[in-house]
Amino acid sequence: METMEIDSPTPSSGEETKAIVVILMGLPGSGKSTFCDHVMRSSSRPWARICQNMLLQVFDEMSQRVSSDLVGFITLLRLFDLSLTLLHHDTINNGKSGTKLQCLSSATSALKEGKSVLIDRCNINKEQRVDFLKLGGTKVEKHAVVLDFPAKLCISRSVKRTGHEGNLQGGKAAAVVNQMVPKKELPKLTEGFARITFCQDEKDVKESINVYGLLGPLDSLPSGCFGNKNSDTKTQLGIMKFLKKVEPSSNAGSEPTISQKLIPNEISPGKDSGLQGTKKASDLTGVAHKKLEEAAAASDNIPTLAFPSISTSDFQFNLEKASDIIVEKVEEFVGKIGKAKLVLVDLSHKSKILSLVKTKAEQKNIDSHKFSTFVGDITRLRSQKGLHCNVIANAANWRLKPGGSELDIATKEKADCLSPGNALVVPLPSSSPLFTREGVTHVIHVLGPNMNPQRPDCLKDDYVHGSELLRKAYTSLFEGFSSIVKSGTEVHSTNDDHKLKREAAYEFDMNKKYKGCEKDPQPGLSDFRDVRKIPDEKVSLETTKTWGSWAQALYNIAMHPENHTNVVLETLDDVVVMNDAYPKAKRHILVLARANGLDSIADVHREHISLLKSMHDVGFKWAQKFLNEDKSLSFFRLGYHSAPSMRQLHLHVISQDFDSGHLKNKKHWNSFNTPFFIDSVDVIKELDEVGKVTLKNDKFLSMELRCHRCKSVHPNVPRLKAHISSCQASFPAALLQNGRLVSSEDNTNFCE
DNA sequence: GTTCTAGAAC
DNA sequence: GTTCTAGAAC
Repeated sequence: METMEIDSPTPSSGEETKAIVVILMGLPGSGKSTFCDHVMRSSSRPWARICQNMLLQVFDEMSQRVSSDLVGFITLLRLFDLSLTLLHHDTINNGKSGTKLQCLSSATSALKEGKSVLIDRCNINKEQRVDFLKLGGTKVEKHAVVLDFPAKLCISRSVKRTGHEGNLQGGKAAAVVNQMVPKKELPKLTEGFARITFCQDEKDVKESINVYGLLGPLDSLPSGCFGNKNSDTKTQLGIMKFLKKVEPSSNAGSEPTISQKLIPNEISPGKDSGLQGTKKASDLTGVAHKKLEEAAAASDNIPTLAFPSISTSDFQFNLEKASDIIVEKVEEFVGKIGKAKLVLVDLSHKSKILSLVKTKAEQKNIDSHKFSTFVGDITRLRSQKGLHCNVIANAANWRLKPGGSELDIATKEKADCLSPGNALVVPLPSSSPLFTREGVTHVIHVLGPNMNPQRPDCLKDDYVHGSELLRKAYTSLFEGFSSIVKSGTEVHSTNDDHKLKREAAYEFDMNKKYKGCEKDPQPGLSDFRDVRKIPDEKVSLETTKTWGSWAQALYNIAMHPENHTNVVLETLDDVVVMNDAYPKAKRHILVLARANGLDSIADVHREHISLLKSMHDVGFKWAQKFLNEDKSLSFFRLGYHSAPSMRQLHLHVISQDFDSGHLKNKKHWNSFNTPFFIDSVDVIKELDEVGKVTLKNDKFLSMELRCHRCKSVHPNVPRLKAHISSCQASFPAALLQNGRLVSSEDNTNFCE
């Protein structure tokens, strides 16, 4: 162990030394112990590793919530059992294990001896970390190192380390990890950390080991957040893909990500400056702090959306009417977006729409801190006017000015298929000037209605329809912004993986299909969806076929059930019942609507409630019939796919065994076991209350594979299927409510 | 070598 | 929606 410099405080006066407490955070199997080992092995600084083994952590946690129910008790026993099998791993010779209290006391002693401390326990949420943040008082810096790997990976690692004795243990390791996943809560500077390092791949971990391993007894590290954080399991797949594609060069030069500065209280000076060698690190501390302060002062950390008035220029929407709608929608949304702000932007001081909106907003007493009007070029608000807006809206009928070309590259594919009233959120690549120069992290493309006879799809003077579409456009826009705000202004990787960007783009679209001002589609055209394409220069109409020829089968059956007696089970006036050609469970049937023009749930409105109720009743009746015939089926669900592959509105009635050779991939599973599947009862309720159905994004289709009963995560479809064949856990509470799950005892949820 | 995924074609 | 298949993962 190194001796202290002469001018340094003596080790016994622990509070005066530069000791730090590094709180590791990660699921079992994320590599916390390995991290500690490496740091301690290479460090000249005295370290103590405080390790609380899994067993006691689990008990600690369980004892914090007095769980009297049987399930809790059984889980406890299971975890206890597993913990014994993991014990050998997480307790090493010089690690100190015990209860959380013992950990705290060991850590306190170590600090008094002048040692820095590594807290090697999962520390998965704020509650678990809070006591460790008090260690050594305010003079001891607390750091967090987050080993943020997907649950799937941690499970497979845990399985391996316990694994040689067979699958059983692996399964239990999965149970423990799964138990923790929902509780995961990433650390924030506001909890009291001086520095947080997020690691998402081995390279990040290695860099972080170097940083701490090379930290001499008197060195300190810059404060702030380092590395990218992945807030949510939903992006894990994308991250995993991304990690595989990272070029060594692109990682070596990770740039400061401006978007990180947008996270309130979490200002990052960027990875590089944070991961310098030790000697430089201490020199840099002062500079880094200064930069941080500057950044904090310069950037208003409140998420802000700058948006132009939609449809009022080239599309000639009446300004009075438009301003009413803007104010109405702004008023509706200011209450829904927390601290975030909305700014209506126009180029000229003479802008009529700006003054109209301004006056009306004042009349309505809309909080001027949350909504304002602003004159400027929306693509240069920060560089020219010092107004920092992290999200800007692009009314999709006009081009973002020169410099917008880079935007086109990133967003073209998606923005091309916007229909009026809808919006598309596109995260910007970090290479984009809008990102680097203006600090814009997302662009939301939005298309409004056209009232200009010189432009395609003119609504003429139909302001009933026009106003409806303009309201919808603002709703889509603000909902898109709201989702960005809620996602915590996610930090996007600096990697220019367009596929990743494409996956990240999502559409705010309550009704994908646009039925324009033209007369109803001719029968021959009814096979096609009307999708307007917006080329770079001008708006033009282009009819794009989106239902492939293979997607017509249900439509044909609904129209002519008499020609398909081999699959049709029942034909009624308004519905046809048929066997699914590729059943994903022992029993899987479809109830088709016979109405022409109802392609999917997106086309359904309040007037279709009675049809949907009768579809539900017919489906329910068949489910009961199947349950009576075969008690082992136990449960059914009735619901719709948010974005079905096959045309013609159809209700799935499916037994919950999912025991079928046709269930082959992630999409199959997730289309029935994520919010992509909307229960029939919820559809009817929402239609009744709101008049439309909120569709779920198809990102759910690529989410990790979770058991529909116990919610455990599984690495691939075969493993998932093996698990569900024996999982007897009760269904999640939400499914047991409101008649979502139909069982043989249940004969009460007919729709009246 | 085998298993599994995911994208293209239909 | 499925099938086919390259190539990644194991």
